[in-house]
Amino acid sequence: MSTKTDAGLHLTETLEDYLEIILMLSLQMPTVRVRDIARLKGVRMPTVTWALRRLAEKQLVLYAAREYVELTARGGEIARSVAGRHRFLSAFLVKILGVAPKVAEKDACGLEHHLSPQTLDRLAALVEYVETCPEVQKDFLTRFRYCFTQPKPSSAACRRSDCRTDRARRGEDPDLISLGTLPAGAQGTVARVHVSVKRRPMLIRSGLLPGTVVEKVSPPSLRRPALIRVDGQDLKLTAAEARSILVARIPDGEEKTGVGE
Amino acid sequence: MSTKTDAGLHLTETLEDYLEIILMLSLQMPTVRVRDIARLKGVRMPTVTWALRRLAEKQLVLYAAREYVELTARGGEIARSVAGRHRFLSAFLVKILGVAPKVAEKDACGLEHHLSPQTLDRLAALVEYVETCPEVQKDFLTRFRYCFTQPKPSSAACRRSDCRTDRARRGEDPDLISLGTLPAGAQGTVARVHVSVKRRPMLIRSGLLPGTVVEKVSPPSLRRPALIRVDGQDLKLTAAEARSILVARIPDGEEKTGVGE
DNA sequence: GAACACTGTTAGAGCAATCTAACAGAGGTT
DNA sequence: AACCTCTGTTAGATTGCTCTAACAGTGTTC
Repeated sequence: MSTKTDAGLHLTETLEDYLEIILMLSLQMPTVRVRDIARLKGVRMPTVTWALRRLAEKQLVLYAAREYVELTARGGEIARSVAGRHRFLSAFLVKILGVAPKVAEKDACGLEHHLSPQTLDRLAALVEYVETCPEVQKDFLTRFRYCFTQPKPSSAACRRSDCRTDRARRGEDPDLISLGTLPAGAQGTVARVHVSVKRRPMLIRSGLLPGTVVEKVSPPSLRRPALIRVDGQDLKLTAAEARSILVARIPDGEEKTGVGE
Repeated sequence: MSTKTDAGLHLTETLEDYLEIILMLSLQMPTVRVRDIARLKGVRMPTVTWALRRLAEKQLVLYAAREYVELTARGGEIARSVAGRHRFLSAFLVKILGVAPKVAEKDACGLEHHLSPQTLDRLAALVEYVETCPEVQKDFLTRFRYCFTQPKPSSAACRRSDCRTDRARRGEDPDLISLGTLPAGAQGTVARVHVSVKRRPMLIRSGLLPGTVVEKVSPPSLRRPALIRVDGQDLKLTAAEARSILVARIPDGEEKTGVGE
């Protein structure tokens, strides 16, 4: 069904948004009015008029000036698919990742237009997996929250725990070492940023994401911070921070630039 | 550092892309040329000239007509942050979700501009968690791949397995029932779309994502498909499909529309 | 040193999406 | 009936990003 008319249909993000909004309104009220669309989208009415004419041209809505708006079959299909992605993403962010609902809502708006069907499928699979498979489900999320919501990383519980992060911090993991003990000149890929919940976002934003290739430039000395090279630029870390960041060491002679070809 | 100049700096996605590209090129070659930027971005040279002037105005690149391009400190900071998000996202999609590298690369381009710092932090935390915590790590990803890469959902292994999905299909889970046995008129939220890998994306795209509220309209009969209402529209499912979709039943009297307020 | 090839800029156009200002119906008040 | 308010449209301007066409340097080659 609906194979022929799809041909030259390149829908912009904006127009997809309008479709989604029209669907949501049509489920909430008997008739969809320009006023409401404008309010929900945060634009002025003439902008909505403009959008409706574009959508009508593409046969996605039934629209005649001063009449009520209705989605066509094809328009409804697209709208439902966008709305579904939105709802799913928002739920994923809140329920799995633990993002604040308001932030999640906003992010979902931005992300929903950029997920390929394959990625969406795999992400849905992940959610199904953690929610229905017993061997992970029993405390997957609980543990996740526990590990990443503690204000202080090195609580007593961690100190004697069997968690790989904690073993690594005690020097017991052969593959993972802290940035503090990585020798100058050596490289590693970030595995765990084990600092306080407050500091995390700052470091994350400077590029210390899992998988990032970093190079130890110089160790922290008496009152000088450690220098770490990330993406060709030096970053300063306190001794405590360096100790709390775990990396998988890359053997010398396999240096990477951190940028794909 | 860099607090004052940020004030009125609203960088568009496009300009962020240019910064990222300039960074990547500057790590690969001694001097960055307009030609290369244009090729990598897939646009014509005059477009690059235009972008460079915008970026120079905002003090993010050093650029004089016909000279080589260089990132300023601030420009480099932004570029590294975007590139970091990109690399991380792409790795997440490929290594955790198992998305095809080419698709992941493309999706990462679209997603990288829409992640709030909080979401990025939480997503990074998830990756750190599944990669460094032993109780999940030992076969979290292996099992995930196993459950969601089997061409046929009801393999022999599944039939006697302890997986919640399989127990539910055998009617042994009190909270999860299949769409096949959900009575007409009742509602549920999708928990698991347990069909072949090939069919999944199709159903996912029609809105059968985990968490979606569905209503059973009519059961499948002799040669008529089951009717399921999703987002206010009816969807047809074969009897086999209906049996393979598991939902958490919503008690009557708590009906939901599937759309947020 | 004249011709050619390559890189990059200027000029001018076009599309998507937004805005403001002004106008046009439709309904209810007085 | 005249007026007011609310909703929606038309007209015209603006911004961001892209294009093509034409022009301008900078070498290389014969």
